[in-house]
Amino acid sequence: MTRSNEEVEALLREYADLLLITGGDAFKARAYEKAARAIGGFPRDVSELDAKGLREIPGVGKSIADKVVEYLRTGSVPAVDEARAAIPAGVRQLTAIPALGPKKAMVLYEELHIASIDELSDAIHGHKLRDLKGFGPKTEENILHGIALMQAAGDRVPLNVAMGVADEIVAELSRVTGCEGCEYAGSLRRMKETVGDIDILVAADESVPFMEAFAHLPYTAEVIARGEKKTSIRTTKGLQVDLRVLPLDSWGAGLVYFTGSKAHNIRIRAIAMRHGLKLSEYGLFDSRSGERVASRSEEDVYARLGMDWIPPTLREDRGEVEAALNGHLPELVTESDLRGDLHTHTNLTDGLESLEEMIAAARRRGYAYYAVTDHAPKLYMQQMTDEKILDQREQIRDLDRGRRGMRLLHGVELNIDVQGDVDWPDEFLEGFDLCVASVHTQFGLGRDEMTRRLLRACENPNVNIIGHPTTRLIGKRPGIDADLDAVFAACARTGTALEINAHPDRLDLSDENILRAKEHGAKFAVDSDAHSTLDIAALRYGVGTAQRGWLTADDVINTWPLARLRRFLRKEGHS
DNA sequence: GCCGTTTTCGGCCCGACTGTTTTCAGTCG
Repeated sequence: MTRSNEEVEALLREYADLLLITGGDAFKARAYEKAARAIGGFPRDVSELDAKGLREIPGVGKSIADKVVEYLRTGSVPAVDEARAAIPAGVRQLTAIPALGPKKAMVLYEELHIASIDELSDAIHGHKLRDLKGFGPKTEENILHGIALMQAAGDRVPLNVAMGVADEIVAELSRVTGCEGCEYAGSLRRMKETVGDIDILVAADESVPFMEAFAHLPYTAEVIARGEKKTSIRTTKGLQVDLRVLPLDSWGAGLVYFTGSKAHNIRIRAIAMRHGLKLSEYGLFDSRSGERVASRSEEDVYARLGMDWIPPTLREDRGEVEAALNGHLPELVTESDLRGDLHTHTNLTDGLESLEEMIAAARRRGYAYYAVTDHAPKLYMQQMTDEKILDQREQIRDLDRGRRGMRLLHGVELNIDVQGDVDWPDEFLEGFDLCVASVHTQFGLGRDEMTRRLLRACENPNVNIIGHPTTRLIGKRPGIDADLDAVFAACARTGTALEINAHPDRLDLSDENILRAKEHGAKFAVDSDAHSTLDIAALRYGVGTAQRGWLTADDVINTWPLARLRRFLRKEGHS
């Protein structure tokens, strides 16, 4: 089943949005948002809790606890149903457009009866918004831009959403009698940042039981196609999932074929042809005799083509075929190479959990070191002060003292202002073990100014990592406009690492930017940017992205032993 | 609606930026 925490979170968020759209008490809406976030990041399954247990979650009081219990028991909450009845679902969708919030959405609905993105688009092109109070030409332009951005993302879903569904389906189908292998393939296996549909492969002699089980999964909303070799469903969340069952002796060939990418497959099929072979999802065959020469495992297939096995994250036809033919594939960084996390938050700022809880979770992962980097004062809403962060440092030093195993680092996530300066002067920054510095404001700055801004941050002797360097939000906000090559070169020169922020909405730097930055000789930090203990596990998406950027462990500073990391943080050997 | 070294009311994450106004509302981080 889908995780009930996520469903409850979605319900409470929806209610909060509806309250805001209808002009309800903003503080009440915020209370629901806060509770939604707390439940979404709560490390235990809320369906196991009663009202009393729920109220122990920070931000959840009597009213919300009762609603959650009601929802878990009956699947609906009267107050939410009433709000839904008052406002068409399309109106809430409008608020997902960047630059369009609840107030403007409500005006559009009340004045023009606009209740969908398509209707809004038509109204703008028909110049219907001009006469509305608070709307002008610039607003129209911003809304259209926001819509274009959303449509560019299309029906693709974030990597973590697809992974969650795929992991569950694989677990489910692996339990079916006769299963000799089950794995997800496609862009998900290649760890692309967004996924259009999910491909699942099963190895078995008899396909019927799998097709049957698949069509009756609890979150199957619709069976799109059903056959002997392939069945397609749509989940309740609208995601298409294809299942293919193949015999065990075609497993490797099937996995290669369905993992793709298309460009990669075209390249290796051409190589097969040159060897007098033919490659399909059923195997590698001799063109003349039709005899199957390899198919059982991916390694067999690649080996018969004279190539090393290529990790799925590299299969984009970006030179991996040549490298595999020459035996020059990189030894990619893996999740188990990571010795620590260098960008994390606690509830001192916008994290959900305490310092102790975050540290305990990190310790369970077996890290050698762990950095706490809460927000700095200029992200005003977090209300950080000198005193608060120095108190936190004392706590961290106390917790670190005399402990064996994981070491604690005290850091901060600074804000890079328009000039490229950060929150504190050098003498204060020197007290931190490391500083992450990120852009959180003024995303629309011109290219030259933006470049200067980032270069100045890189040249700050106390800045060690540029956090989420382009600040993009996948499907929501484009990255900033800057001369990234100049920034990457500056990072390499000054010993400033570029972050690969593993949050699935960011994955920033992206694979292509990583490839460019590596050319400049820059180093990287794969960080979770965790705001809860659950987020710490999102590191796998950062590692996937790093692999797609061809990174080895040596490229990633948080795979290094602490002593080497500390030398890097002191910028030894850099200008 | 939640919460309380100010406990049953009265605060609540604050400030900048943008585009629209002609003094400010809406949106965002």
